[in-house]
Formats: sequence, structure tokens, C-alpha cells
Amino acid sequence: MTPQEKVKVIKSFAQEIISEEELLKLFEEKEHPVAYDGFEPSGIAPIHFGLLRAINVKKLLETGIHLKLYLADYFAYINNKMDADIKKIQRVGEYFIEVWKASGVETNKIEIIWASDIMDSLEYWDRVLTVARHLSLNRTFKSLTIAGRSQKDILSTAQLFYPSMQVADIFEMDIDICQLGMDQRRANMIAREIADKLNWKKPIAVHHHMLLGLKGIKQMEDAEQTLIASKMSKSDPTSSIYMHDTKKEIENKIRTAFCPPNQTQGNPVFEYAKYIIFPSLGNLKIYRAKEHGGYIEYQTANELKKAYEMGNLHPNDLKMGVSESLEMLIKPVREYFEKDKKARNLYEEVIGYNITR
RNA sequence: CCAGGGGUAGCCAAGUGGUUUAAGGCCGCAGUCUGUAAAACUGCCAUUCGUUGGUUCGAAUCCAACCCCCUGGACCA
Repeated sequence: MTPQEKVKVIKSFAQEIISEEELLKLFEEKEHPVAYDGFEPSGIAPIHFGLLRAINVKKLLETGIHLKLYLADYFAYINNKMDADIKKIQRVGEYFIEVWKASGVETNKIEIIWASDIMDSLEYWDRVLTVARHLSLNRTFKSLTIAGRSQKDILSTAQLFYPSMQVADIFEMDIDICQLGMDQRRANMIAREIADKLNWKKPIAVHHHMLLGLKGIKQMEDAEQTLIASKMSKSDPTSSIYMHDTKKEIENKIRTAFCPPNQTQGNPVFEYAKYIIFPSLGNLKIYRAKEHGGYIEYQTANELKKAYEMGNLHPNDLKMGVSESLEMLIKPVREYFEKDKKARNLYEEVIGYNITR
């Protein structure tokens, strides 16, 4: 694969790359650049975790990238996830690794790093404080939405540490590419600024699209608030399809999902097809009733988009096709958790925990 | 530590001794209408008011202690 081809692979799933030139240069200079993807372990895995990320990870690995999967256990602790019980959080982290395995992520080809491990050194905290010294309190407050918090929430002092820690992590792990969701761009931008200031290695930011929740777009005061309110969130069961949902549950959720006719913008059902089904299955098959046009199959998201916007595909038929395709993708994961004893025990333990926002 | 203010459903919020078996709004759920959803309309959604004890025939409402949050101050600089 040429560097140009590698950039193309990244572009296939990234909503934004900062910057593309830097990425190309990186691929030209380095055979195995280091990228990271991280998350707070809490709750139950939804499809944007199990399916969407699995797709992205597969693509990253194709380009020869060395992927570090960062389990931000203490970050979850800061945000009071899982009753702020670090033991529980870590068990949830182990459960999430099982979800990735079940989703076909070759966990032996990625490096798993726990926040609690890299935090266990003076060097780390030196780094955090260095970042903090170069980060105004205002910027810290502004970037706190990276933790998914709105201004209404009461912040604790612990949460003020969050941005500095997140930024420090990037340098501690010697990251070339920060591969995170659009909701994390603030921290990545701070990292790039700090890198310039301190002459540290400047990471490239690759942000993937945030999958819409089932209810579609919820308008908030500003674009960023809207993004956060509208995304599929594992802590909001009414917005999410989970990797453990039964066929019936998937059908019900898709059936009641927001899905305006002739409109693909802000349409979650279309998004699931575009971002999950086409990349995973290569096509979308819809077994329509005869009177509605009969069987139809789309090869690309663009083809589907055109047909839907022109009214050649009824929303209900789109839902049917998406629902069946999702079932195909989720089924093996569900079954993995039924058959594999370790995974099943972890899952049962995790659903036993009190899930907090 | 001191002085005020406050803690009512997932969220916002009214209610200050008996027509309150806790108003209203948001969210959510169910139904009607659409070949989906949304919108609209209809219905449902806190046996309980931070905790514990007390006063009273009767308490979310009064009293006491305790816990937590907010504002200001004191202390420290």
C-alpha cells in the first residue's frame, strides 16, 4: 500500500483529518505510525462501539498503523461512572475488550493500555502539570464537554484535571495519530497547540463521525451541544442499539427510530446503513413486499442516498433492510457472549452494576 | 468554622399544617393518524417530598439532630 492509498483508507471513515498533508508525510516517513483510540469503560456496549469502531480499527490496521487501545479507567472514575468504583470500571473495561473480540477485532494485533498503568509514575504527573501550566482555566472549562458534560452539570474539581490528563496521555503514549470521535476534538486541538509551544511531537488528529442516536437530532443552543445531545450514547438506552440486543429489540428500536422520508441528512437509519452496514457487509439488501417494488439491493451509501432522496425507497423499507442487516452483524456477538463462559460472566457482572451517567 | 439560601420524579419546577391519595413543563411509554418515524391529538408516568427522630387527630409543609449543595465571610496567605 502506498502512502497515498493509506491516506485514502483513513479518509474512508474519517470525518476530519488535521491535517491530511501531515498524514501523508507521516505515512511516507513511517512504516508503522502509532495511533490511539480511547474510551471510558462504563455501561453496556452499543453498536457505535462494537460495530463502528471495529470497522475503523480494521482499516487502521490495514495501513500498518500500530494501534493503542486506551482504556481510560481513571477518567471514568473522574466522571463518577460505575459509582466511581475503579474495580467495577476495570471489570467493565475487560468486558469491552470481549466485545471487541466478539466483533472481530484482532485484539492480539493491538496494544491495550490502561490509564491506571501509565498514570503510575512521577513522569506522568510531571507531564500532566506541564500541560496544565500551559492551559488556561478558561480553555479547561471550555474543553470539558469532551467528557460529555453540559454546563448544567455540577463540575467537581476532579473534572478539571481531565483535559490536562487526556492531553498528557497523548504524549506519554508517543502518539502520531489521535483517532477519536468528533466530540473529542477539543483535547486533540489542545494537544497540537501544546506540542507547538513545548516542541513536543505534534499529533495528527483523525476524527470519526458521531453516530446519531435513534431519535435523530436534538437541537441545542450551539452546534457542539447539539452534537453531544444527538449522538448515540451508551448511557441513554433510548438512543442506542446494544451489541446484546435481540432480533426483536433491534426491530423495535429501528421501527420507532426517527426516519423522515426523502431525507438522509440527520436521518439515523440512513446513517446506520452508511456508516455500519455498507462498510461491514458491502451492500444493503432489502426484501420489500411485492406491492412495494419487491427485492432491491444497494451497493453503496451514495446509491442508497440518491434512491431514498428521490423517493424510490420508502422509509419503512429502509428500516426493514437496516434492521435485518444489523441483526446479521449483531447476532455473532450476541452468540459469542452466550457461548464463551468468560465473556458471559463478565457481561452478567457488568449488567449487574448500577449504570450511572 | 460563621452567616444566609437551598435539597420535591430521569431533568426543570409549584406547593409552607387538612379541598394534595404532591400542580405544571420537558423527557419517556402506550394509543389514534399516516405504508416508518417525526409533528398533532388522547391516555399513562413520585403512596412520596435529603436522612433520622419528634410535635400533631393530621406534616413536603412545624421542631431537633445529622448529611449534601450554593453565596458571602472568617481562618490562612
